[in-house]
Amino acid sequence: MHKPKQNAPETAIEMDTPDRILDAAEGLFIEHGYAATSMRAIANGARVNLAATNYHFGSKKGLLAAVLHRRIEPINHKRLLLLEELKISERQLTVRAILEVFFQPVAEAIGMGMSVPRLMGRMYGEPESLIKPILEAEFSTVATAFQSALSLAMPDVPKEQLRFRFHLMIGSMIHLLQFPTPLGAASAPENSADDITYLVDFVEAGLLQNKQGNQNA
Amino acid sequence: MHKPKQNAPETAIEMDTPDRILDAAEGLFIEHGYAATSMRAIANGARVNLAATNYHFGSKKGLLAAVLHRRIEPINHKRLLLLEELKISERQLTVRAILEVFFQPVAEAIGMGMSVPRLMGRMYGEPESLIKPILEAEFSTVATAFQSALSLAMPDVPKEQLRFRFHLMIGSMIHLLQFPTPLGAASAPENSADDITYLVDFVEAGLLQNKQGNQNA
DNA sequence: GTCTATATTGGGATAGAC
DNA sequence: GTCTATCCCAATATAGAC
Repeated sequence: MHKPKQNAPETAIEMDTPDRILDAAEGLFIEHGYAATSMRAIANGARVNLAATNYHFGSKKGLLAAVLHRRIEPINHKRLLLLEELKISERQLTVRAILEVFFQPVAEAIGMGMSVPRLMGRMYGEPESLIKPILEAEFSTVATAFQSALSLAMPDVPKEQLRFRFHLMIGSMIHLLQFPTPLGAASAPENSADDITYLVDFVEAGLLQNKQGNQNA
Repeated sequence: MHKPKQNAPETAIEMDTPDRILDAAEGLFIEHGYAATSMRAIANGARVNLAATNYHFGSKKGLLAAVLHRRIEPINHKRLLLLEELKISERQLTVRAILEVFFQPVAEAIGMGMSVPRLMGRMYGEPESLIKPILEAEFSTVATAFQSALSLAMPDVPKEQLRFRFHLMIGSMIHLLQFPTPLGAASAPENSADDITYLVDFVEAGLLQNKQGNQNA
């Protein structure tokens, strides 16, 4: 890479204008949401002129898509890589192993103090009309690949039911990313990598669960 | 003096102005989120004058709080009632029984075609600064009561760990309410009461799960 | 309690100089 | 590519007639 990637908006070293805009937009979108964030506030935070935001990204929606893509794409790319590695390895294709592959890039991002987890958590709360096309484009490949892999590891669970449980799994993850600390809890408002381990424990049990009501979906 | 008839989400009969405003606001908040919904659109949808919205609810935030309280309070009231009934009954205080009590009012609301599930799903995605005070006020009693009950049913799980799993459970529920159908799935964009049963199956397994990594939180 | 009209502020986007 | 200045529109909220 020819230029250092910056994840903290507060960093003082010089960046080019588009990156500064992306960082500022990201921070404000996380904090206030999309609709409540003005292009003026973004330009302000990036210390660029208001017109520069439209010059570089065309529109507010274009800026949002760029913000999301910059963060999500590397994570999903890594997920697919790790899944391929797992498949061609000698390791058994267990649910646990697949889940660890799925969540490992997220845990890594949290460990590095990156903002992508909170960004994803926040964005899932935006109105569907705005965000669903973007998320679908970003995640459809990954969702398909991991549901197929899980289906191999859980051949007895109907595909529809598996898709449903996968959906609930994503919900646990998103909620944890958006609210790192439970309501009324004491600790720091940050995700820890340990939390991801507990999350994997939780969703593994949920995925593997075998109640009588579940064989038809 | 016939007033024009009103198409309301929950009721077809004539309603007074505040209720019409609440219904219109609710629908628009669900669809577009809080910030993206204007008081003008609400007044329009309720077929009342713009000034009436501020006359009856003071401000946009006041209107939001009223919208949420109207829907959440009856559900949480019923949850606490059912939990008390369960405790004084002869039935065993199992995790399953507690979860069924917790989710039963939600399933009922879904079965009646009410909009509260989608409203709750949407609202959890709003910026914390806006929504967290409201949600904390609405849910703290219920969260405490059910975590205590669950703790009795799962005495071996540390309280902190239980709180964490409860948090993940809420995440699954909220995500399901917000996105009734998984990404890429075919069926109708509606929650079904059956979905709640599958949700209970999923979170019951997640709560009861007993991995080695979980005894310290 | 309901209306019209408006005060006031801020939004996204762009034109055009440099 | 970056600025200033501005267009045009929409927002929340309120004043004051009825």
